Amino acid sequence: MNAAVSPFRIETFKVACSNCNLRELCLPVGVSDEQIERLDRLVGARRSVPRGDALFHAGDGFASLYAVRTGFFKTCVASEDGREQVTGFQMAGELLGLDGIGTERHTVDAVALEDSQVCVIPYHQLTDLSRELSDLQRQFHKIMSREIVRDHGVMLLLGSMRAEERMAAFLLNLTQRLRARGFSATDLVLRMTREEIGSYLGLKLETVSRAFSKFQDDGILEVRQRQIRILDAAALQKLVNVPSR
Amino acid sequence: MNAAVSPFRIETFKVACSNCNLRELCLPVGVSDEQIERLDRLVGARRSVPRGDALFHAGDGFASLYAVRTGFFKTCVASEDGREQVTGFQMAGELLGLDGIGTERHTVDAVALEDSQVCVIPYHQLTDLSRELSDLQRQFHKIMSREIVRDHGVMLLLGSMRAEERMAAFLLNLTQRLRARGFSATDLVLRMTREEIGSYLGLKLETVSRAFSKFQDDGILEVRQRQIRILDAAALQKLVNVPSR
DNA sequence: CGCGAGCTTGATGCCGATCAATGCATGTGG
DNA sequence: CCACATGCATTGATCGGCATCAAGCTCGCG
Repeated sequence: MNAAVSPFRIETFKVACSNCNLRELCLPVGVSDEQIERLDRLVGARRSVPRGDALFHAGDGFASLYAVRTGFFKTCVASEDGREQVTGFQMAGELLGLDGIGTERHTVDAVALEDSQVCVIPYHQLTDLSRELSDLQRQFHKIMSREIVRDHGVMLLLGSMRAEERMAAFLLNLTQRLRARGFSATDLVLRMTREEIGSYLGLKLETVSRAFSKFQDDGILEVRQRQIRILDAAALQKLVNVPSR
Repeated sequence: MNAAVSPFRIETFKVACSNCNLRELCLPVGVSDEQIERLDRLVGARRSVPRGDALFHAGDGFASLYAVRTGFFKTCVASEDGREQVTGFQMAGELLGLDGIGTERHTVDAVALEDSQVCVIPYHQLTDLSRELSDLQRQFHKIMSREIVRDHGVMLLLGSMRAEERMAAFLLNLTQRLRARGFSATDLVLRMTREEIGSYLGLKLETVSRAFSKFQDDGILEVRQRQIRILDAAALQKLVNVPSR
C-alpha cells in the first residue's frame, strides 16, 4: 500500500515511530516528540509477512500487538464447525491483535492479503510504558474503543442492510480509509477476493459479483477485475442513507 | 436481576467495590484487597435508571463508564436514516460506555429494560488510577478486548447463521451469563421484547416468535410469554455447532 | 371492562442462496 | 510457445428462508 522504500534507506534510517510516515494514524497520535523516542525503543522488531501467510492464528498465545506498516490484512473467526467470518480488513497504520488481550490467546486468524510488513509491539512493554505516558495510554484506549464502535457499525450493516447497501457501505469505508492515507478516493485495487468481501458482508460471492455488475450498469462504478473506479460516490452514499426496507 | 438488598443494608454498608458481590465479575477482578480500597474512592456515585429510561444517548458527551449493579440494559446504534440495531444486552457486573472513549461522545443509546442501578466510574479518574495499579489496568484492557471478541462472535452469528441457529446461540449465551451470576441456567425471564431480540439477531419479531414456537414443539423449550424454561440445552448446542448450510 | 402493547400464527412474495455453466487471467510443464 | 490446469469472476435459472402483510390472541393495567 505504501511507497516502496529502497533497501539503502532501510539500512540507514532507524526503524522508529519518530520517522514513520504513519505516526499520525497509528499508536503515537498525541504523543509528544520527546516521549515518542521511548516508543521507538519499545517497537523494536519488524516482521515481514508474505501474501497468504498468517501473522497469527486463532489459539496462538498472545504476546504482542502489531501495527501494519505496509500491506493489507484480513482477520477471520471460525466457529467449531466450519463456518468462517471475515471480521475486518486492516491497512497501514491499523493495529492487529487486540482480540488476544482478554484471554492471552488470539481468537482470530490474521492473514496477509499481499506481501506486508508489521511493527511488533510487545504488549507488556506497551502497558508498562503507557503507565508512564498518559498520552500513550489515552491513544491506546481510543484505538480499542474505536474498534468496538467499528464493530457496532458492522453489526448494523449485517443486521439491517440489504446486499447493495452493504456493498455501498463497504466501498465508501474503504475509500475513506484510503483517502486518509493519501491515496486516491476514486481509484482503488481490491486486495481481497469476492468471496472474502462476501464473508465480511454476510453475502455469497455471486451476490457480491452481481452487485458490482449492477453498480457498473448504473454508472456508479467501473469494475475491471479488482480494479475499481468510483464514478458516482454520491450515489453510493445515497444507497447507504436511504433505507429501502 | 440480583437478590434485593434491604434498605437497611444499603444505608449501613458503604457503597464500595470491596463489599460488592459482583467484584468477581466486574472491574476489580485481579485487584488486591489493599488496592481495591482505592477503587472504592473512585466509584463514588450510584445512579438509578428506571425501566425505559436511557442511561446515556448517542451523541452525549462521554465522561464516565458505568458498571451495571442491578437490572438489565440494551445498547442500540442508529444510522442516519431510521435503522436501529441492538448491539448488546448488559447485566450485572458488565460495563457500559466503552464506546465513548474513542470520540469523547457516546455512539450508542443505553436503555434500562428494567429498573436498574449502575455504579458511575469517572473515566479520567479510572485512567489515573490504572496508571498506578497495573492489575486494574490489565483488567480494564481485558474487558475492552473481550468486548471486541464478543462483537466478532455476533458478526459471525449475523453473517453466517440461520434464524434458529441465531436464536439457539442467543439463548445459550444468556443462560451462560446467568449461571455465572448464580442464577438458574434453565429457567429465565427475558427482559426484552421479541422485537429487541430480533433487532439484536438481525431478524424480524415474527421470526423470533416462530422460532420460540418451533423450539417448544420440538421439546427444547417451554415458553410462556417471557418465561423460558430450557428442557434440552444439548439440542440448542447442537443447533449452534452443526452447520445446516 | 375495555384498551393497547406485545405476541402468535397464517398466507404470500421477494431477496439472496444455491446450483450450474462459462469466461478470463495467470502460471506451469511439456 | 502452446496446452492445460487452476483460481477467480460472471451470469443465468431455480429454490428456499425469512420478510412482509394481515388477523386474531393474551395479558396487564387504567
